[in-house]
Amino acid sequence: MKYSISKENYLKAIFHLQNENGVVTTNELAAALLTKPASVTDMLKKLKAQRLLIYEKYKGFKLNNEGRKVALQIIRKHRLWEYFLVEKLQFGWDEVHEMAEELEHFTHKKLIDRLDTFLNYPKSDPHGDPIPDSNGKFDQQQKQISLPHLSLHRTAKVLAISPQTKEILELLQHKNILIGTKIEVKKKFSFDDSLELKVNNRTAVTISAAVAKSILVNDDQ
Amino acid sequence: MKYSISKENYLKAIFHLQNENGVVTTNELAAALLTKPASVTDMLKKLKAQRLLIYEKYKGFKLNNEGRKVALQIIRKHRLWEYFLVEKLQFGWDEVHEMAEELEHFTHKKLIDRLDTFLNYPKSDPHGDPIPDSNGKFDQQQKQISLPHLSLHRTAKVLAISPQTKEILELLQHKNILIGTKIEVKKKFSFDDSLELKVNNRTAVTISAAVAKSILVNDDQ
DNA sequence: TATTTTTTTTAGATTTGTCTAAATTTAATT
DNA sequence: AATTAAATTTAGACAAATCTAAAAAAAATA
Ligand SMILES: [Mn+2]
Ligand SMILES: [Mn+2]
Ligand SMILES: [Mn+2]
Ligand SMILES: [Mn+2]
Repeated sequence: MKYSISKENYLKAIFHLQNENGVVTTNELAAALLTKPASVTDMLKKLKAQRLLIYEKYKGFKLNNEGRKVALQIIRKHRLWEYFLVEKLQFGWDEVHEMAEELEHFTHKKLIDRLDTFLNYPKSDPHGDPIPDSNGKFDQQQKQISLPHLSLHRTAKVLAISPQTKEILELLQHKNILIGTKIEVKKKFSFDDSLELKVNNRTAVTISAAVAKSILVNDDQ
Repeated sequence: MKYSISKENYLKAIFHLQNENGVVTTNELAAALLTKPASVTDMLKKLKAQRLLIYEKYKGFKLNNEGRKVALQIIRKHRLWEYFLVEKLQFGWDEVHEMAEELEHFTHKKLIDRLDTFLNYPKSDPHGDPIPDSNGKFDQQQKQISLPHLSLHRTAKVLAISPQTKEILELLQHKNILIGTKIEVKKKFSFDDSLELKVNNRTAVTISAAVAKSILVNDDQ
């Protein structure tokens, strides 16, 4: 099956919204795709007719098995291209998302599998998000906690950033906080919940509560 | 400026047809794009309105400066991706054209320039066609002659294949004739104009007149 | 030159994805 | 429960790219 770029974007967005709640609403999806609720309703009908979606009028919607399968392949492509752009073309992890938004719609499965081989089957993308294999499966993720929940003086590794706005990624890039970076919380200031960190056992860095919440580290309790 | 995939395909096809004649006709272009003359006329009006094309009703058409510039960038992308697919992802030169047809429409100029750097600024694609630089210029090509015009017992290097149908490329792949391959003509049979070759100073290979005409080698008179 | 054939353009439809404005359904509040 | 507000869907329109059938122009040929 081949689906239009627009349909693929809808499927991927539904997949991501589902992960947080269970069922997705028209307004939510319209906001995520920067489009109008009426356009979403139009598309939902088409996706349902193509048997990619479970949807009853006014009841919300979610992907069925086939829709999930398609979404996972798009996510696989997105993340493999991001990895390629960072590892091979030397882009910063904060500049690759937009390019991957375009590349993820490329259709030749064989190319994607070869790219995977060329990159040596990476397990996660430059933002720490797992890369599904060609069957749509990915490894069990390590348990993650956000930085404000990490105990003082316990060293942990950055696994992911969420949400990943261009702005946060740019800031973290500047402070040398990357996926895989070792972080220890040295001090919590209750005044504004800002944190002072040791990054890679070296520099002392201060970050706001908002930034701290977006940094996910491993929870090795 | 950003142009639709469809418009880009029109511009590229016009560019290639121009190189043979000077002015392009509606039927020619329709045939090249596997579409109908009426559709071509529709698009010509749009391209003219966007100032990419010189076109008067019933008079044929050709690219103007701006159109040529756009076409050359698409060709640059096409050929760089082909090079990438062959050199890095280990595809055969006979399988990459279709994939490049899709990849050539990706828009981020910075990505293409980084890809160029990553590939070490290749001068020509896997089929021997020159790759324009980021300003749309390419090197002066070596003088080319087709194999039937090469003198007996003179060794020459394969520079290009033209035309490049999937079928010819597959056949040449099978006979180990690639860009850069050294060829010597051992014998010409006047009965059917078939040739017996020495390929890379080793095997004796026989090819038909039709195949020979499509192989272009350097003319070192 | 007159007639026929070929090429090109126009007219009118269709599909896909989008939009605004209005109608309908569901949810929240008095 | 009645009313108001919010969410969702429908109706009708539009732009892009395509098509078929018919008309118009150019080229070929008798
Ligand atoms: Mn991304
Ligand atoms: Mn990512
Ligand atoms: Mn090609
Ligand atoms: Mn090529």
